[in-house]
Amino acid sequence: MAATPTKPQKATRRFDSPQQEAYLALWRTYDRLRMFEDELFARFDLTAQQYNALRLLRAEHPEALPTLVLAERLVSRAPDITRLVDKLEERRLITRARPPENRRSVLVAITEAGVALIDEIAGPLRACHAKQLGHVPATDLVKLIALLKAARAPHETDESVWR
Amino acid sequence: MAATPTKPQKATRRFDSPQQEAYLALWRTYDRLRMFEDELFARFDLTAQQYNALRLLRAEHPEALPTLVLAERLVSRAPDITRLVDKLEERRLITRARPPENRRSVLVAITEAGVALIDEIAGPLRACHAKQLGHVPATDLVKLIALLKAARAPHETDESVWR
DNA sequence: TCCAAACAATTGTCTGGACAACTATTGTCG
DNA sequence: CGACAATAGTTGTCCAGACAATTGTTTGGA
Repeated sequence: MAATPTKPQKATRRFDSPQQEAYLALWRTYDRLRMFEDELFARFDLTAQQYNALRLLRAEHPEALPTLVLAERLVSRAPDITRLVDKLEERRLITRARPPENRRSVLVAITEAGVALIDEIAGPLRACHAKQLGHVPATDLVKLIALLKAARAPHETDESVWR
Repeated sequence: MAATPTKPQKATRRFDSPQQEAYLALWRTYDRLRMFEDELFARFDLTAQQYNALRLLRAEHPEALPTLVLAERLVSRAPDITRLVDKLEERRLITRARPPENRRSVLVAITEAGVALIDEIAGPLRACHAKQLGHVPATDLVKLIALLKAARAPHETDESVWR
């Protein structure tokens, strides 16, 4: 179909739909804020995803989690969970064990060194979050959190897992 | 410092701060919604970032953009803009040219084949956005977009560039 | 005019993310 | 009890993202 010749398209509508605009805004905002976290974690030789794994294991400490349970609790999908765990194990931040009663699974637990690292990061991380979002009023943060939750809700397979 | 022994920490507070909660919600939501786009673009052998480059070039069509100008308009930072452009050029979706009057820069423009591909994707992409965010009421989308903009505002170097 | 600084992009290299194929272990059903 | 399916991770391989170092080009002085 040809464009109406008498009335040229309004020069480059920026977005095709409100949904596209929202998604791009989400992506852009994530990308901008991520810079701060990436820089922080890099100082500790970690990726954000690695930190998150440690954080989840810390919450279980001193208990352990099966590898794939850990994987599905991570913020971002992790098909390479094995190698993520490999790296943390090499650095002795976590341990792996095959329980004799079910040798299929591998239980992962955070070590004392891992806990110590998390604790060391806690302060700088709070500072980082303040730089990221400290300018947003608390009430707006609450609204944002709620809107984001509603946005992803239909795409969470099990609402109880990632909260 | 030891924890108060008489009153153990409330078993695992999930987030250290509202800012952390908001950031993780942002990350999680981005990750969930991204799946849909990734799957769509993969059907056309594109990444989301490549599509975005094409989309921006389409908006300039038939004009061209210097490589680094394109790079900074992309949603996500692209230190590897050269190779991104390489791949699109190989597929004849864009062209590159060194203008004789300033041989430092490289001007990138979308080809007719590129425009055709974008147009082919338009329909399925709208469907994808509907799957992603179709369940969110329009008024909430507007609020979400505004909150996200406010969240990243201090971290945009030049507000006019990414809109 | 010639050299240094600034600019624009490219290249080398390493690491992480994604997907599929594979191995090992356990459960189950004829 | 023996084969097959299901479960839980691991490995191979490829590609994208990140960062630093480098090349080629232009400009602005000394």
